[in-house]
Amino acid sequence: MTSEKLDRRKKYTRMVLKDSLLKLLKQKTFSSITVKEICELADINRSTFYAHYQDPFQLLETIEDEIIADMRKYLHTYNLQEKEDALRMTEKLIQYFSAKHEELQILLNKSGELSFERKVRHVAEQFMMNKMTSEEKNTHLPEYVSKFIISGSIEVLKIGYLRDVRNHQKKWRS
Amino acid sequence: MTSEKLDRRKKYTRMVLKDSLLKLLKQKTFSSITVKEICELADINRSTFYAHYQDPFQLLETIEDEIIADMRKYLHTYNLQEKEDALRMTEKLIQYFSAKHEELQILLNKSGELSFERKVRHVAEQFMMNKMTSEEKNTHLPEYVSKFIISGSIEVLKIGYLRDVRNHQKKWRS
DNA sequence: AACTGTCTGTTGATTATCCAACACCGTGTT
DNA sequence: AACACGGTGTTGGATAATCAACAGACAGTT
Repeated sequence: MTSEKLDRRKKYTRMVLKDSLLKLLKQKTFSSITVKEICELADINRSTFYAHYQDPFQLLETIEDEIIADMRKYLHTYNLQEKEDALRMTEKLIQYFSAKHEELQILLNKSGELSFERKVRHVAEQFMMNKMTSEEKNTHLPEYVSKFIISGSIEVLKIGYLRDVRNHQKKWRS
Repeated sequence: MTSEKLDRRKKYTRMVLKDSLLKLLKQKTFSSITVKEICELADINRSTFYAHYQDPFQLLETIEDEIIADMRKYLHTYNLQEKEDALRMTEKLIQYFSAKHEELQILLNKSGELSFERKVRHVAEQFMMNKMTSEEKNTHLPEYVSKFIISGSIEVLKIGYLRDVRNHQKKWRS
């Protein structure tokens, strides 16, 4: 942990730049987005952009990395409990997807680059497989189940219906 | 017009400070609000506050003055048309109240100080009386009517139902 | 009365952002 | 080919905001 001491100004600048890029990604393809555009939307001077990021791609990478780190952290807190069953783990996973559906949906859909999707799948899989007993691991069944659940969640998330899923969640649990 | 050249940073700082004060006024009385509190909510250094305003009261005054100026400007554009009838003028007035109901409601209700309310009434009255013919003015009737309408609007606004009024506006016009 | 904690108003040194300007490049126009 | 246009990446000086620190005022505790 290189403890970056973050000035309020830096924090604000980076935040609005990230927000701007995400907003723009809703509307147009990544490669069509210009530095100038990002800065105008963020109301930040263009030279300030270059003080933080080399180019839009590096900004995008930063956003992705932060989401991955956040996801890892979130899931890790629930990893501590011993031997949760698959259903509860799935629930946690979907809760996270649901909470961050706005960003995740955008990032997963910016077709072309699917490295982000790979990373998400990887973290999710680690989480699901983590607490299996070694005997369970010998049968490859849990692996298939994990992959199945994760793929399903991600594809649904991409389409954008996950919010509805969350809304109906209570009903299902009865 | 002392043409204030406004740096983006100044604009942002002042904006968040104003927003913060308004948010706090929703929750507590003006005199119980501290500079520190405003700055923490705005995420602005306290010393920066003093670079812009002497104290919370001056900040409040600024907010009020800007609303008054904005209101005057808005109504002025509709003042240009000749001889609009009272009904249409009233409509414009209420439209403005409705558009700004969030701020207006807060500012009008911070009981104690009613100087702001006086200013609002004054601007509104000017607007209503402005286009009366001199014969009309001789009878004091329009004066009473204006006062009546304005008082009514303001009181309704204070209670917070004006949004509902706007929502039902279309029905009334039929 | 001494003590504690909190807000105040101000300061000086440091850092971040702004702005305007620049040369460069690629694309499209005439 | 010459040209205008718009985005790029970079610079230097001006300006604004940050942070940390300070002494003073005040209210509540012990």
